Amino acid sequence: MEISNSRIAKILRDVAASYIIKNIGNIFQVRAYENAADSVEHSTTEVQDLWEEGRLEEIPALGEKIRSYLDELFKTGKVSHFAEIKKDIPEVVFELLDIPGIGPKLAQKIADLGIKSIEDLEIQIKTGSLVQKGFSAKLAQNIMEGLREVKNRGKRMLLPYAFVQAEKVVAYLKQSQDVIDVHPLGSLRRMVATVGDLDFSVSSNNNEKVVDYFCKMPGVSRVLDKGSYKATVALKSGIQLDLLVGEPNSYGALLQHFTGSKSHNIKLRELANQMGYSLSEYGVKRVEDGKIIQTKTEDEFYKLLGMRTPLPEIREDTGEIEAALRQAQGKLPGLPKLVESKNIKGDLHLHSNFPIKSPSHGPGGDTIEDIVKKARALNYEFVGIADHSPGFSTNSPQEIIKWVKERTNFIRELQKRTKSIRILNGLEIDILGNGSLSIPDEALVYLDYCIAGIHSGHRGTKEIITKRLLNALNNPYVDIVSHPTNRLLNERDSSDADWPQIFQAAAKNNKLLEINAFPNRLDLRDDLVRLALKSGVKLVVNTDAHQIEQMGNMLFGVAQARRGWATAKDIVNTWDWKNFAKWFNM
DNA sequence: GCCGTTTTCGGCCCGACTGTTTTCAGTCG
Repeated sequence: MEISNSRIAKILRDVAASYIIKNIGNIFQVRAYENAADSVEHSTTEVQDLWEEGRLEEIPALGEKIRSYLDELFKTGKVSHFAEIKKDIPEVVFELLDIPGIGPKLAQKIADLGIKSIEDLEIQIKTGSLVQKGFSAKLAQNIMEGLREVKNRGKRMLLPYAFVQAEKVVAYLKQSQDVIDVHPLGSLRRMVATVGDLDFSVSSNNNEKVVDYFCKMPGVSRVLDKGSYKATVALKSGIQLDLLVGEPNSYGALLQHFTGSKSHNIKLRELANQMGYSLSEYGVKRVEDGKIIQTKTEDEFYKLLGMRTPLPEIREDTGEIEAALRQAQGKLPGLPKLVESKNIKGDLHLHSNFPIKSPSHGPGGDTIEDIVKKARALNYEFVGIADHSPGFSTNSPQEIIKWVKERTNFIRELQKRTKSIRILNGLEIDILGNGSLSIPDEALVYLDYCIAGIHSGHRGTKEIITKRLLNALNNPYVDIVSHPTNRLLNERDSSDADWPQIFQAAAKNNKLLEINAFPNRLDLRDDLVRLALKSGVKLVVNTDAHQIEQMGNMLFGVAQARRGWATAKDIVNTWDWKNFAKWFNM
């Protein structure tokens, strides 16, 4: 029985909470468990898999002690030390910890009242029973709001949706004459695939006015927190917004602080301590005299620490701080020169409404001509139409070949009339359950390129998924594997597969893996992009647009490439035509 | 409990907000 990373993290957090409740050990032992929990949660491979391979030491913040506890956990399903620590603490305490505003101490206090469940707690607040038992009305109210928040806590927003919501808030804030500058920060600025809350910084000399103005924004349903420099509000839509206001002279420190990530900031502050500095959103403080050196820009902030500014997308404490230090010292390897949207010269995964008999996954909504027109408007040098093909279940091999021929002729004719852009003839075909492709090889010879993807049986075992992908990567007609993990954000987890083996095969056979920019895919994921690059795999960023409007999603795919430390040379659709055509043997 | 180009001992990120604390504990980001 596999124990998930999030389950392991919860177990470790419960131990940390138990230490606090029972007042065992010191705060640093508690933090050690919390750090271990964070580290497990951020791990991009299953910790139990690493344990089976004897590689648990690769997870930071897991020392000798906790590793031995995990050893026991994976072998027996429980840890006697943890059971001992958690003894006499009611189970409801650990459930209550999931409610915002309730920490270990308060959870224990609630359990001490004899409350056995979250439902029970809710009833006791509503009936006034909690207040009768000695809780203040304000505290009861706070808990109630926390409970409501848990219930309303929707899924995380998809990045493009978060983008649009943030633009509205920025537009509102800019209307205030007290606002000098405003930026969306946090996970949105780091371009994480999904975003929880929306964070904003404002540069202003009139902080309290800005905070007031923010709290009065149309659509705000509740003000959750309000201070002189910050506020948190909930919108009627359920989205939570955080605002932090700073003075222009220290705005660089504010940007840095609120962009995160948390682990990046912690690593940075530890480093600063060693240099005799203390960091905060107000600037860089010299510990010896307590003087704060204000930083107007992020570059000034990072420069004081002796490093180049790492781009927001890679601020995850996965080596970027060390690289930024080396870069400033003229040592290698420095920071990567990340690929940019403007480097993109074409999109190879576009679905048209070209007539098709029983398409396997539904056609796109626009004509090939309109797609080509849109591609020209985006200043692309080439555009690849990659419709789904008819399959064997409803068509004979001869019918499929005939359809591919007709479509090929149509595209060739269109190219003759179109001089300003190269139109490539592709298809997106299925990798079937046995690893074979959904159309005959005799049809594939007509194509400029072939994208293969798994569109069924995503929940197969690791062995089966790996085998299907390897089969596709070993097929001479396949050029690209689309959306390799097949995750659907908020809906379906990534398929389980032996990624190192898959990346080795892709590199060896010169196959491309796709970074699919469709909002709920963003697949290949950022962490796997980085792993793939280390194996020498080349990538292609495609939008998988089914309507021409969706061709504008390219920047979100590029963002995932950037989060995976990709440079333009790693992404073939940034290459000039000569090199691009050479890769595809066109 | 973890960790190491000043350390295998002695440190461990920083600050805001809330409540009822008259100087601080708990919680959060």
